[in-house]
Amino acid sequence: MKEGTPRTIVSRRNRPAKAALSRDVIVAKALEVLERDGFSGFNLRRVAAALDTGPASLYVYLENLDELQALMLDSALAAVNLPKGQDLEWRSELKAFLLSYFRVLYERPGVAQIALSTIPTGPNSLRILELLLGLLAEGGVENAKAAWGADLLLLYVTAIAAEQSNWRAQKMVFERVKAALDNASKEEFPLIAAHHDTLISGGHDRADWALEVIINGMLFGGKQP
Amino acid sequence: MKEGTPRTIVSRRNRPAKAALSRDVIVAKALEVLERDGFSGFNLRRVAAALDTGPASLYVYLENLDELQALMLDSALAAVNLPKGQDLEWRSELKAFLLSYFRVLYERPGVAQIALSTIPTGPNSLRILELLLGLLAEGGVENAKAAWGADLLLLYVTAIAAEQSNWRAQKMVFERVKAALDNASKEEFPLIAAHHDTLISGGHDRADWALEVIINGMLFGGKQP
DNA sequence: ACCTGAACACCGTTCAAGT
DNA sequence: ACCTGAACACCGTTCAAGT
Repeated sequence: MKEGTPRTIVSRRNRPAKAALSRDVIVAKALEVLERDGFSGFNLRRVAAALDTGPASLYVYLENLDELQALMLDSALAAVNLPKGQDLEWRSELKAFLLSYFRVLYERPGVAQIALSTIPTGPNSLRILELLLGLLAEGGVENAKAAWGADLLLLYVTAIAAEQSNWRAQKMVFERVKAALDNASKEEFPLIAAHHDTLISGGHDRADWALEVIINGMLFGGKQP
Repeated sequence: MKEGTPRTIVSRRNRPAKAALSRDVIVAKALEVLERDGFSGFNLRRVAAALDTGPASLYVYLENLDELQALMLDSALAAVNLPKGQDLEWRSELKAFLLSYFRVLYERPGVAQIALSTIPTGPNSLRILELLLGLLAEGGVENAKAAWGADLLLLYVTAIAAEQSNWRAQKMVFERVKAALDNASKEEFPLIAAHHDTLISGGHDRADWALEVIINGMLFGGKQP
């Protein structure tokens, strides 16, 4: 949660309307702007405008736009449901954990796209990675492979969330892909034609299936069954 | 480098030096610029400059920058080694195929990053998808899951190629990640500390292992083994 | 038809000057 | 210390005018 500098209760009178700037205030407002305008409509100047100031003001608190996006991502990841205890078996906990991670990225337009171009190193990201390593170890994933496995799971969930939220956000993109598959020669690409509907289907089931695939694959340690 | 106004040696006769523009010429030159300047240094104006013209000229042949990037990606994918025949077993062919796909994206700085933000619908992309569906069918992957599986494989290979080529291209990024892991509290994140070296290791072995994991997982149809 | 100079509407970032 | 107007050095894209 982190509480920044405690509310300084400057209170009414003077002009309390203009909230004092701080990293936390900027990050929170930036996430609002991202949610409202989407990834393609997001930029520093709009964040500044939403804060009723000029873009130059933000550089007192931020190194650059990259740092802001990293802070936004970590802040958004606070919403991920962490595995609570030992109630469930490790496998169910792992899946629920990752699906929550998927949902957080998928449901907020733009956050998934930021995640794709930002390697997260904030406290919430570290907590997620640590818990993931623990669950894999509990599941008996070979020690040396647990690190690669955790990375594989996060990378894939991030990528599919970005792809699918992008399709939802930009219906034009989806229509173009669909049209390209429709127009593909059915003689030259018979399998694409046969799998047409499945290829462009998406949503929750697909992410769920993919997680099963990766988890099962890891349990065999990357060797042939 | 940039050489200001080019020495105007208009040379022999008319001025045949200035190669006639075309989509192919633009795409080829754009890939050169991408290779030379990297993804972050790539833009339309530099492509135009490399073609010795102004940016407006390109709009005779291109809808916009997105279309150029889609064409660049498909052009780069021509270098992927397609599975030749029935010499090898399907599994070896599948892995060699995907590793070639990985290498093409990984070895060209920037191409992998373009691939992440561009859904490929060009002829080379379609050919790759078609062949992939065929190999999975040959391997006995359940019909309805082959489409999702092909997409899963391509998505993951693309994502890991983009991540790793980005680390190589921007050592600063890598150093920052390494520093973040180093500085993480060893009491709060003991597993991250224990897996430190493996987490930041990369390269070929990692992609190879990940492919084994996904292929093995798919053979179980996403059900518990 | 193709090409292009010039302009438009933006960006992120810096800097000098204010408080 | 914080804030800000103004400017800088870019972008992608459009448009009118040329050939």
